[in-house]
Amino acid sequence: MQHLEQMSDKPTTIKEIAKLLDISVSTVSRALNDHSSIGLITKMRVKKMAKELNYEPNQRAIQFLQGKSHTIGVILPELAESFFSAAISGIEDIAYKRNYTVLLAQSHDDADREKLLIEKMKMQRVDGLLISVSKTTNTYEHFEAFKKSNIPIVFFDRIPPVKNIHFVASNLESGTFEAVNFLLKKGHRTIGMINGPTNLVASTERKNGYIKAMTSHRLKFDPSLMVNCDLTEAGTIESMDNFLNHKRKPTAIVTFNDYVALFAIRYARSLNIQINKDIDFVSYANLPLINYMDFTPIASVEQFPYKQGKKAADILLDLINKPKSDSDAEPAYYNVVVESELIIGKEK
Amino acid sequence: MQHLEQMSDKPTTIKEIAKLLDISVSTVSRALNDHSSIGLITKMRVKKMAKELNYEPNQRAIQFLQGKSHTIGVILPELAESFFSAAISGIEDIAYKRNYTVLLAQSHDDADREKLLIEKMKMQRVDGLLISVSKTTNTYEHFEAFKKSNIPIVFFDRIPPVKNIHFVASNLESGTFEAVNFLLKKGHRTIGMINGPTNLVASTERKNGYIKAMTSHRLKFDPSLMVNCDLTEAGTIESMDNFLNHKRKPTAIVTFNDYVALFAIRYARSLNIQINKDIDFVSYANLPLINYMDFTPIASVEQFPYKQGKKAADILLDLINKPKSDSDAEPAYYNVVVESELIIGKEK
DNA sequence: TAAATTTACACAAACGTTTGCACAACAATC
DNA sequence: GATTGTTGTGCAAACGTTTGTGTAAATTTA
Repeated sequence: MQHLEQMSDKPTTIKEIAKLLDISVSTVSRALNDHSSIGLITKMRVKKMAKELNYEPNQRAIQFLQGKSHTIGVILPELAESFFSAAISGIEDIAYKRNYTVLLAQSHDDADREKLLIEKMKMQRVDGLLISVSKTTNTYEHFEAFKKSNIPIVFFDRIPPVKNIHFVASNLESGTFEAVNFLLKKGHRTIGMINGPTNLVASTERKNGYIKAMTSHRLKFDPSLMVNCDLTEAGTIESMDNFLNHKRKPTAIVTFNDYVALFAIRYARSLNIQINKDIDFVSYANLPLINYMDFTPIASVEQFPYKQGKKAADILLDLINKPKSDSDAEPAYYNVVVESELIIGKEK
Repeated sequence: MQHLEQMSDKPTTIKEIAKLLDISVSTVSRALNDHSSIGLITKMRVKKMAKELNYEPNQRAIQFLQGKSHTIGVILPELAESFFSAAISGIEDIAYKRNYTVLLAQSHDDADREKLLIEKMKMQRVDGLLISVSKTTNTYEHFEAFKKSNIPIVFFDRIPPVKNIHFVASNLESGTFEAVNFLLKKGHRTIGMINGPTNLVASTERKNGYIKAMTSHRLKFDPSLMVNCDLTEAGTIESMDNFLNHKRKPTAIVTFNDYVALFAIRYARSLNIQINKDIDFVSYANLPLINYMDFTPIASVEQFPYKQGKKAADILLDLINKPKSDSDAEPAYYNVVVESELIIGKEK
């Protein structure tokens, strides 16, 4: 049997197989899909020919036909940020496992670009959208529009202030609570916190966790031990000075993130303060390198971005594949909070 | 005019617009695409109706029809690695700018999974593929197969040992040359290098750069000043001991990467060696945090992953859009080497 | 042996869009 | 008043695949 050397041009189609075997396309299709109504001999012939011609089903055609793209859109602010790159890693892992494909884009924290991307994703007919909204996003109608088109959205980490949405987010309150609790149990009574700007939810969560831990130990919250820092090095140093000159000098300090921890520790060392001796430090994990450093916080609050990404992707795919809203008036919304957790530094 | 409340179910199609306006689909299509042969009035009517119904062209259908997906596949080993997350960021930026869409997947350095992903990408009919091959990949026929299907591939950073391919990679030789040169100019004559395993191309490049710099200063290469390290902390310490007990004790050390630098510096400090005083350190930039640390290398070789990602994407898109190989027998291959560069530590 | 059932296949429609071609209506030219 | 040209529109095919329905031939049943 000599059928033209497979021309390395256009991919083989089901039609060509049909023509070469002198059977109908439908038979070929069914044969390839092991449909019961096709004879064994025909199946074999078709499959053999398909393999010979390197046939590969055109997914685009199938997706178009079935109105399903088997693709999820993912919009993140910035892939270079380690939190998000860890998250996308988890998202892709789940998508791969569940046989979905990931369409990726970054908003660069630009609300306009984000809006455009959402539009694009809709036109691409993604089966679902996973998004961590940009910092500058302050209108939310486009999400509503997306929702109307019956494509599920799962929000992730940065959640818009809108009702009736699915989301996965971490709660820093629990981790902060644990962190402060841990310090209290170690005997500390004067615990400073270098918190972030007051307009961040993350700052509020930290504050609440702090207060909760204090009151749970029947200690009252001293507001002067919590400073709001702009997270720069200068701001950090200022905050540290504030504490060091405080009438109640903290014996432990919780810092907003690893950068702040770094600045604070460096500054403290320059003043000959013994790290984790004179003052214990606790931070929030966001940088991979921190564990390799000389003077690191004795513990840090972990947010599990990889795990969060997986969870969010799983929820989205569940939503996509759920057995069609059985006319239930009020659908249930996934509001998953991944509790943060205190990780106590490994010795050495 | 009262046409049914837009049912928030299936997206509007061109057909519905046609029916409502009682004109043909072809007219609607042309009107929306501002085809010259459609009357102004009709155009207006169509556009108005399209807007009213929130019409959005079904890209999947168009892609299918035109046999172009306007999508590039990107396969990277590990998104959580900062080199690759910086790269994907650049890739996505270019793709976005040039109106392409990014299909992302990670191989996790698993050759089998990589093969599968390539297969998937082909079935998805991506217009091009960008890939950094996994560490375990040792057969390359699947790339050939891909190539046969006329979909361009651009290899990125980790290049397979195959002829006639497009690639973008960094060359560490130039940066290493600069680094050693820099140290020589500072007066150092005994420069140690903690290199990586010999089987890595990256190790060879470093070695070559080192030798080149030495010979350019009419110094001869002392092999005992270059050790191959397994890049663990223990290995690094061993390497350091080697140097410190050497008859020619190095006054400067080049480390394979930031982790090694960290280990080496930490160990040196534990021996009360003054960093960048008794011994100058130079490393290769791969971790964002390094700049924030107390004792950092005085300089580091930068590979510009973001820039490399952009470059690779640009090349791929050029290949995709090039005016169809005008029957030229031997196509030209892009072999772009992004030279690495020495960045001298910012003061303070 | 006729009827009923099963087996194995073909036909054709459908998905949403673009595009070559045909064609009508009307205006302009000779 | 016949020809040519222009303008605006519709028809139908095409892309690759799946799938409902129709229908011969082969097999079983009565």
